[in-house]
Amino acid sequence: MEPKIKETAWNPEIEKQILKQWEDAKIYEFKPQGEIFVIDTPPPYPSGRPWHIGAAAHYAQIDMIARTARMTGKNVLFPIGIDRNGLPVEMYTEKKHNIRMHETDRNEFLKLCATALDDLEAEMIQIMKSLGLSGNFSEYYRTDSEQYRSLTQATFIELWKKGQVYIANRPNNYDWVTGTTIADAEIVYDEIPTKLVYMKFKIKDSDRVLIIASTRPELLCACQAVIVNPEDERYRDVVGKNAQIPVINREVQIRTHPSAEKEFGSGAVMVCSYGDQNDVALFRELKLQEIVAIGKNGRMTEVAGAYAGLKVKQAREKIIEDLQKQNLVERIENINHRTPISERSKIPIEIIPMEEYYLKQKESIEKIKELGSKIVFHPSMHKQILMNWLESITIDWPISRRRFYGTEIPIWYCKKCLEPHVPEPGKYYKPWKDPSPISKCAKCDSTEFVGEERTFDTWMDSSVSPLYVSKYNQDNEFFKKTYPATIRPQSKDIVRTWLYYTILRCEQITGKTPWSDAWIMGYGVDEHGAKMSKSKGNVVDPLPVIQKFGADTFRFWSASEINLGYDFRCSEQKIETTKKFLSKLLNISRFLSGLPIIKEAKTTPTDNWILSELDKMVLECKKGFDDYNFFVPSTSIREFTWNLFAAHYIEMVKGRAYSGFSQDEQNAAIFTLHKVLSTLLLLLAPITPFITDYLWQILYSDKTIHKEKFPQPEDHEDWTKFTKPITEFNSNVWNKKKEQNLSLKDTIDMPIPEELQQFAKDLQSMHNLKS
RNA sequence: GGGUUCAUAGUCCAGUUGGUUAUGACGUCGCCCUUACACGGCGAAGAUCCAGGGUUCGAAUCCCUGUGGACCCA
Repeated sequence: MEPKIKETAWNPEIEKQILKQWEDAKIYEFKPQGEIFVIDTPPPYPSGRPWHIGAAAHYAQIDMIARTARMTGKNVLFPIGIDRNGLPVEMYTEKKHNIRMHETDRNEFLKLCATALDDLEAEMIQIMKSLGLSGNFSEYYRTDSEQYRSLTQATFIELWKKGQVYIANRPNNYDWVTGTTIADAEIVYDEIPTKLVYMKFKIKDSDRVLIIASTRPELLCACQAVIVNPEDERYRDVVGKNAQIPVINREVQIRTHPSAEKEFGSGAVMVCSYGDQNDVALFRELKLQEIVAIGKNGRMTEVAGAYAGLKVKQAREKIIEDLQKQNLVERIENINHRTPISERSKIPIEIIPMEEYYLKQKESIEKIKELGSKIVFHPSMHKQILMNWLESITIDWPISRRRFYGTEIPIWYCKKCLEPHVPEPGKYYKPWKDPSPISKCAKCDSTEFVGEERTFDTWMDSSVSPLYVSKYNQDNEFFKKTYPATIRPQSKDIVRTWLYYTILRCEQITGKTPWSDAWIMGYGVDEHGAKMSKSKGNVVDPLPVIQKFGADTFRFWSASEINLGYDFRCSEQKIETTKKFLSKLLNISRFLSGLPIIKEAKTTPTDNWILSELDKMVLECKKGFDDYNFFVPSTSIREFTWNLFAAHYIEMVKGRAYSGFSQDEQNAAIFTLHKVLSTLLLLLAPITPFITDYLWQILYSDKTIHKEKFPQPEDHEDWTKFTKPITEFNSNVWNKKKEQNLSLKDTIDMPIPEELQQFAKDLQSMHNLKS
């Protein structure tokens, strides 16, 4: 019989035809019936080119989750979304067009961002499709769509009405040149030469003088405490006393705090609002009253007295002069100081108290701990990231941002009494340009309103993704069936943000956990283990790799390289060598495609041996699939296929399958060969969906493999104790032939060990042993 | 400074509740076209299981201390 498969190597071009077949037949369509499995797919963010190869590997694995669930008979909702809100696209757009957001017309700027996102998004969608993702592309969602943003706003309005939102005045990073609060992500650090001034503080009721070193003497007027390390012997006797601030002549208490380093400067530190983030933490911890010394214009405020109105730098120079005149300076050192700089304006940022909106979270923490403890984490060790984070939350969540490309905060203020009003939920509101939907102020009856200009922190959008995919507030029937979702796949660096915020928001709105399982993946690093970054130039573009080697190769590499939860290395060479396994699989199938299909047979000892090894492997794979850890099935399948099935079993029964044995014996071999191969194909189907479907349809069915179910272990008698003797005997024969310079087909005289007598006929035929 | 995590051949990785000779792959080096496959087969070399201590009849595995790396938070 001629083999039905002609080619001897896997050709990734075939994937395109298979992809088309799947699309035409809509085989992955979700039906909200039976057992339902919902994936809260992470919507990727198009932040620049190229997309990260680690992300592509990540999505390949999420698809394996979907396919695994289908192979166990579930109806799978696998939405595809794109996250389009937030800072990165704004920065990308500013750079691309060489403009500044706050100096550009808002409508105009939003248009430019949307265009940039469209381009980047198209590439990501192309990659996801070519990877064979079985998600719902026909209605993929965007977090900046009218529908999505109206959900973000509606959930905010709901929480507002429940009293979960409040306004507070707290320190923020501020860039006074561009006039905006900035996120930590926009801060860069630079070593800037500056003066470290050693100032003399008189101590009350003592003749000692305390020396305090600071790079920010202009903040003396905002000083509210002096701290020393509790273990610092030098200052033990002055703790609790008051120190007099030089020039300003106000008194503050000397206290202890472990953050004062004995070795830095004199060991005593002044705490001012706000020199740096440590000051912010100290003010909060020591409950100090803040003094706002720097205004939003970047100049000193009235509290600075003689220095009011001066720019920070000028005030610093002037106060140093004054300190020196009054002999209050011990000495001045010129140092390089690591200074936080605004990435865009390149000036040092200031920390200034600003009014922002906050969402309450502190009071939900106990509830979230309880929900979190019920969520099954894969791998379980990463639950700790969430639990530790819950322990360390100290303030509520600041949710307002002075940005453009985000969901608008749906609030209008009464022009007269400034009372904030929220509109009815259900629509998408743009208060910065829309007319007010509120007709009369609830407080003063005024009819004039002004819209809020700020947007939400992007996590406000992302954190309702499970509600969005379950059609919360849109389709109640659907929502009931699909919420809570089954699984949240995501990477481990955003457990504290995306995972946590999602539990918080969904709990606040539905009272339930958003999913029963969380699946946490590590990062893709380069082949030397270093993080990929554009500045290092070690970023690998996934698209050409996928085009060159094919999706299945890429997917099998992803499965066999990534141990769930750990970082993984991305090297093209490793991906390339993975391809060989697919060719091996193809060639095994090629051999079997020349043999008839036998449905039933009386198996021989050799067949029983491989079938019991197969059972063992099926069980092993099941463990991996149950935990959505594809490293386990992919490596055990590869080892079984290559090192046992192909190397030993096929060689042993090849002769029997061709001829020279009884009909029963021949049938048993052919039956077993097909049994093993078909099982392998089914197990591999979620990992390498293309080649398995291709081979399945040539060999076993006119229907797709992706409607089949996983094979189960068949409880064969355990013959695995023969594995070692068999492989060792084979090895011995091969070695002996090599020693004697014989070809493998030459005849040789080797005794078969007693324990292997029941395999004698196959072994004899395999090695051409003299009987 | 706090936390998470890792450390096994030149490289990557496995090692389930402690139990013979530590798994597999890549790479290297030899030999071989053998009626599925040279994108293959067979073979060889290559490991103080990070260091020190402890528990044990027995430790890569459990405990302690230390060192080094990665990441997160401050």
